[in-house]
Amino acid sequence: MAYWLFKSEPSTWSWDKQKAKGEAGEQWDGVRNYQARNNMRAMAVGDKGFFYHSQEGLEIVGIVEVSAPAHPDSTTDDPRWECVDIRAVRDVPKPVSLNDIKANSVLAEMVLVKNSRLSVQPVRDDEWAEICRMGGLDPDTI
DNA sequence: GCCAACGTTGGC
DNA sequence: GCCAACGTTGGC
Repeated sequence: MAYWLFKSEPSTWSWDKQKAKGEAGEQWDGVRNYQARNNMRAMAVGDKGFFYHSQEGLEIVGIVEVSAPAHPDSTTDDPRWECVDIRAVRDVPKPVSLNDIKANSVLAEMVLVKNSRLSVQPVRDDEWAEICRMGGLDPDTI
């Protein structure tokens, strides 16, 4: 299984809104960046991801799961843009802030630190486990 | 609100 | 194919 990070401004699409979609989930639409799209194309159903609040909050607040593979983005007629569906799995008990991430040497190579503008990012296994622990979750039970 | 970093566009 | 100009993102 692969791990990812989804970034969203809470004023546009918040963790609360994502959770309100429940098991059905929602398409991660609006991505107009090739790298981010390619990351979504590489996803498999069941892959897990972090849900990060940019602009406000600046912290990882939730765990999501890919519920549908990449498909055309219904918010545009442009065939270049695709997206996956994701659903909320659980809250992160202790949200992990960008400051916490930057302060942890294990996470120094994270895309979130190296290329903060990429909205859909891959997360390495060791990074995933470290952030789960920081957030009060056991990586083996997620 | 500012500005650095990055991606995209378009003229040549 | 290069690169300047421009637009957008996101941390501060």
